[in-house]
Amino acid sequence: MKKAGACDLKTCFLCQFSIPEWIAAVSDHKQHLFYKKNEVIFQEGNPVEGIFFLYEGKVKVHKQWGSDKDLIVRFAQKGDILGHRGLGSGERLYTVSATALEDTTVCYTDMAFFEASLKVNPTLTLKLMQFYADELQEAERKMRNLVHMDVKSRLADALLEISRLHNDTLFTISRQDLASFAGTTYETIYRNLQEFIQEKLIAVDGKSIRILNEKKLRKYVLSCPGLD
Amino acid sequence: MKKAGACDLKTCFLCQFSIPEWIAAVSDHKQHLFYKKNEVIFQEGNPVEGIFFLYEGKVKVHKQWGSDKDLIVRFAQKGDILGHRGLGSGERLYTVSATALEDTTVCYTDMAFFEASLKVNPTLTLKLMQFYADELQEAERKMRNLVHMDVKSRLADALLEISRLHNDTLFTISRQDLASFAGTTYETIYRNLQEFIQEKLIAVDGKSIRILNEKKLRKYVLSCPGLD
DNA sequence: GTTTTAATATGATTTAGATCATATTTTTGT
DNA sequence: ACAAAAATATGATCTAAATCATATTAAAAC
Repeated sequence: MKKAGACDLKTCFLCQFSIPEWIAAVSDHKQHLFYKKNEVIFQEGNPVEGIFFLYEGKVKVHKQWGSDKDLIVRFAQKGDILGHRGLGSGERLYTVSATALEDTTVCYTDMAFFEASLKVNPTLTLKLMQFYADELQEAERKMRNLVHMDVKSRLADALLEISRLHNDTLFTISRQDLASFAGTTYETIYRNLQEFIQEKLIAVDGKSIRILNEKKLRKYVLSCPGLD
Repeated sequence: MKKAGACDLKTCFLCQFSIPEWIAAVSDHKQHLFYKKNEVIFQEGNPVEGIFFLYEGKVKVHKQWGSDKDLIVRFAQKGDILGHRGLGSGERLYTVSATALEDTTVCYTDMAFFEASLKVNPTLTLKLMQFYADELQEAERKMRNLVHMDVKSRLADALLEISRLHNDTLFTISRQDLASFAGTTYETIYRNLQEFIQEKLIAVDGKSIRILNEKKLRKYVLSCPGLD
C-alpha cells in the first residue's frame, strides 16, 4: 500500500451524501491509498480501523476457511464501500477480507471520523442503510442458491453477475476465484466451463471469458421453480 | 390475522429510538396485529406494504424454492424487526416470507410512515443501520458455513443458535424447520440428530430438543480451521 | 370423532460433486 | 532471465448427502 494524495471530494459515497459544510472536515480526514494487484486491503479477524471507498480497480471481498479455502461474498468496484461491516454492534473485527484483483485506488477514513459523519449527516446514514438492505437481500439470495441450485446454475449466475459488474460480456477472472464465488471447487468449475463452451454459451481464452448467449445462461439460473 | 388494539409505545424498535415529540405520530400510525400459529405474515414476491415489530411469539423468516423446498434465513423473536429488507433500492417486493411459529403479536406500521420516521429520527436510522450490519455479517457467516462445513457441523451450529435465541437449552422445533435452517433435507437431519443423541450431546422428546453438552456441540462447529 | 393431511421414522439406492493424483502452463519474485 | 510458486488441465476414485420408497404416528380439519 502506498499513500496517494488527497481525493477529489465529490466522487465517493461519503462526499456525495454529506452536507456541504461537512466537506471541509472530510477533506482533513480522507486520503487516497493505492494497492497493487493481489495486495490485501484488510484481513478478516483484524481490528477494524477504517472504512474504504473504491475509486479505481476491482476488489474481492471474501471469507477465508483454513489456509486454502475461500468464499467470495462480493466483488466491489468503483463507487463501492469496503469495511462497512465493521459498523455492527459486535466486536470490532473485520468479518471479511478484501483483496485487490487489479491495481486499485481507494479513499480511506478512520472509523471514528466516519461515525461522526454519520451523526452529522442523516442522508448519509439513510443511504448507507439502503445500501445494506440491498446487500442483505443479495446475500440471502445467494444463500438460497447455495442450498437449492446445482453448481452449473450457480456458475451461470456467477458469470452473469460478474458480467453485469464489468458492464461487459467480456471479462477476466481466475477459475479459482470463480470457484470461490460460486461456492465450489476449481475442478468442478473447470468441468462446467467446458460444458458451457461446448454448448456455445461462452467462449474462453486464457483467463478471459466472453458471454455469447446471455439468454440461455439466464435460463440455467431460472430453470428451477424459484422466483427471481 | 386479527387487529389487536394499540401498542404500549415504548417496547418496539421504532418507539425506542424515536424522539419524544414523534411518539404521538407513531401512536396514530401503529397498530397491533395478531397472527396465529402457522399463519403467514407476509409472502415473498408480494408488494411491500409495511414493517413489523415482533411483540410476542416466534417467527421464521424464509425464502421459498418451488413448492416444497425452503430455506430459513433467520428466526425472529420479541423485539425483532420484520420486513425491513423492503427498504432497499430495488423493486418494492418482499424478498423473504415470514411465518408465525407460534401465536404471535406484532406491531405494524405502513412503509410510508416508517420512512418518514427515519427522516425525522437520525438515531432510529443509525440503529437500524447497525442492525443491518449485524444481519449482513451473520448472513455471510452462514453462507460460508453452507459452502465449507458438513451437515453435522451446520446442524450443531443451528441447534446452538436456536438455543441462544430461546435463551434456554430446551426448545421446540420441527425436524423440517431444522432442515430448512441448516440447509439440508429432513432425512439427513433425522440421521444426524440420531448421532447426536447417541453421543449424548442432546436429548429429544417429540418435537422438543434439549442440549446436554453445549461444549462438545460447539466443538463440532469449530472443528474446522475457520475462525469465529 | 373420524377423515385428511402433515410430520416422523428408517432402510435402500443413486449421484453430484469433492478429493486425489499428476502433468503442463503461466505468473511472479529476485 | 531463471527459479519458484501459482494456476490450469484432466482423468480416476470416493463419499456425503440427496432421493426414493414405504410405514407409522401425530395433528388439523370437517
